[in-house]
Amino acid sequence: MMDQRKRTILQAIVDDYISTAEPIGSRTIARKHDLGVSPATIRNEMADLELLGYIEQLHTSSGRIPSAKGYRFYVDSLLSPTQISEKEIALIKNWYQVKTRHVAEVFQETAKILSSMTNNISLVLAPQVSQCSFKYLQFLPFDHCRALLVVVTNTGFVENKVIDIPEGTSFKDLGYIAEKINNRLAGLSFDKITGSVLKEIQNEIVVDAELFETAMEILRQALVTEKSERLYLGGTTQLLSQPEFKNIDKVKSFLDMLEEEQLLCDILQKQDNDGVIVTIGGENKYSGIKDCSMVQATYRMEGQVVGTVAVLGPTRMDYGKVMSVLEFMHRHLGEVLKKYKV
Amino acid sequence: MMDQRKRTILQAIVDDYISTAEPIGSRTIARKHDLGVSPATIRNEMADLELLGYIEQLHTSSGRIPSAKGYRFYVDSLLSPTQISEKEIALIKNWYQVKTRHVAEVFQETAKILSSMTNNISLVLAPQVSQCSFKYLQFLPFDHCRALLVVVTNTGFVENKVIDIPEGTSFKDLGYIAEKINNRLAGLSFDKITGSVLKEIQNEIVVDAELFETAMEILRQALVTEKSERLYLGGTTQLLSQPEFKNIDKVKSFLDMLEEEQLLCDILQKQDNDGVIVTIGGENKYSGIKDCSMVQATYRMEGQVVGTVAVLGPTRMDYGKVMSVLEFMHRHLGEVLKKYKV
DNA sequence: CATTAGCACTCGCTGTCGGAGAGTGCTAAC
DNA sequence: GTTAGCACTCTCCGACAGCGAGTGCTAATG
Repeated sequence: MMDQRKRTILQAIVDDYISTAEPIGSRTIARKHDLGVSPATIRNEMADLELLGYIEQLHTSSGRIPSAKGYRFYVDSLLSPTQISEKEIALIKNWYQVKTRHVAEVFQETAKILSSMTNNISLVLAPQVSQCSFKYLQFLPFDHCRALLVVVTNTGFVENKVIDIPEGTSFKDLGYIAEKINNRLAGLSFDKITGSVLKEIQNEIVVDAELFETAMEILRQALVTEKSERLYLGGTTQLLSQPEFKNIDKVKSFLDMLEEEQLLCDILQKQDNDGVIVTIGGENKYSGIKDCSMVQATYRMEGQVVGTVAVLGPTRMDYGKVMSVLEFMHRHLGEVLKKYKV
Repeated sequence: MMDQRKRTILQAIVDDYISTAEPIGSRTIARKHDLGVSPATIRNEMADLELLGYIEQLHTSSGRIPSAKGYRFYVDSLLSPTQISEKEIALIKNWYQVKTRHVAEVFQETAKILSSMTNNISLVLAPQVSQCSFKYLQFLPFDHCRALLVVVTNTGFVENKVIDIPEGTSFKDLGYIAEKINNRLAGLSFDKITGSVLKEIQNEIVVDAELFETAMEILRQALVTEKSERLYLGGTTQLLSQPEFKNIDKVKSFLDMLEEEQLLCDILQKQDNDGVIVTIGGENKYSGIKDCSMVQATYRMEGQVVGTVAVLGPTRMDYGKVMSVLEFMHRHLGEVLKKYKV
């Protein structure tokens, strides 16, 4: 059914459409790819491919464009896995070295790298809070009525905030509280830090209930923050360069969608298999991106999958390039993160 | 020359054009604003206004739109200063309270508030490094071969980074180095921290030259960072809602411009008078925004001007609203920042 | 003398029409 | 099975006409 020639023609159509965004005609294929057959023959094959559902026409007498099924076949059967070049790898590594100072920036820069290399929107999902554990907190001096509270997690996230301290609390008191909290919570994963554990500590501490309340409040806030800041976006302006988004209203509604973090987190598929997966057009469960494709990959820390990186764009995207870049991140991001891991 | 009726008509044209973005004809003015004269009379007045340069036509037989000079007159002579409502003030204050944990977020949120209230792009320039002074640095434990270095400035900026520490350096050594550095640098403004001062400290320290080098390197980096992160942008997607930016290429080139931080910093005028200033169309020195207007205001800390907030949009912007919001920030931002000031 | 009604004129916008161009499907010949 | 030829379809583009909004000018008016 799908003989070699059909495969070649389908590949030609997908490749061409990816790079030009224009429907492809039989003549164009005959001219660009030297198949040794005439346009008429190609037309016959194209009619078959259309019947099989791999390509479609926008209207009678237009050229053909790949259908979702066509892209799927292309990704599964026509694309040979490639790796990004040594040069690009060196570039990326250098980029990380120069641009990142704390772990949050690693995710931000990862998003930037992904979008600039693929000319598409990128999504980076940082490890979940429930997979981090508390390391320690510490008060640093600020002035007589305020202190700087620093909370550190085992993944290297550092959260700080200036807090008011109740009048009459000495710096020594703060140290005492910090010590108590650290003793009890160190190494505990954040989803284990519940009300009852906190109560326990509270009973141990005699100095100042109000201050303790404050500290706990900050800790809670730090957790919430980390939760909401889990998603990093990159390359939203790339949309504008793509003919699919010539219509400004489309751009607008798409950008509005990108503001809804929760939605985006949901869109990223729970993936069991540990590698790069591609979701094409209607395969996406959210209808807002039904004419888009998403390529996503997990990354690991210490052998365990902790987060996801993804690239989102029109179905007409350079799957080969995108997949190879994500494959690289899949393998290397954990290594970059190790630098910040405790 | 500019009698009362002309002023009323000009005001009607500007108000109308600001809200509809359509050229205004004499009939429309007669209908909407009850001037008690016929369209023909208004036409005569409009011909005068055009001669005087306050309004212009896109082509014969189109309605009139305000010229840059017209907007200028409107801002200087027709607009009565207004303040934002109590309700809005309460909203903003609450917003700051809920959303900001460290000083960097104050600037970020200020940009968001400005753009959402004015439906335009906002720029917030944080205080210059040269106007901050070093407060202290401190090493926090991380693991056996790394430490967390925290640098605090008197404006409440907290910079942290995980650094490798040379083998064999004890945590006590780190404390010693921190103490030496803090003793020498505390209170010094950053532009005073030069090579010679650092040399001085280096001579005092005997423990480990390499470690000291590292610490200094971090300090330098922290300074550089703060410099480049001085500018906060908000509401870039607001562009898309405005008819002036229906053309997608225009949007693109504008967004590209916004990426160039240095350029944006330059565009913000050095302003001597301490208040809200308006730059309209061609009055802007950079030609890339010659059909835009910018409203900017300074803000103070302890009586001294330390930074600028601004709103950037098409010349057809709601000057009244924008000016009142910036006027508010001019008066209140310093107060919000005080919370973080040492 | 300012104001206004009337009128001819201009110009952008919209819809229609026809021709050019790209591409197809079908048929008949190779 | 492959291909040349051909009729057909559909989009795109420029030309053209009619409509509507708006103007400037003129002459009449209170």
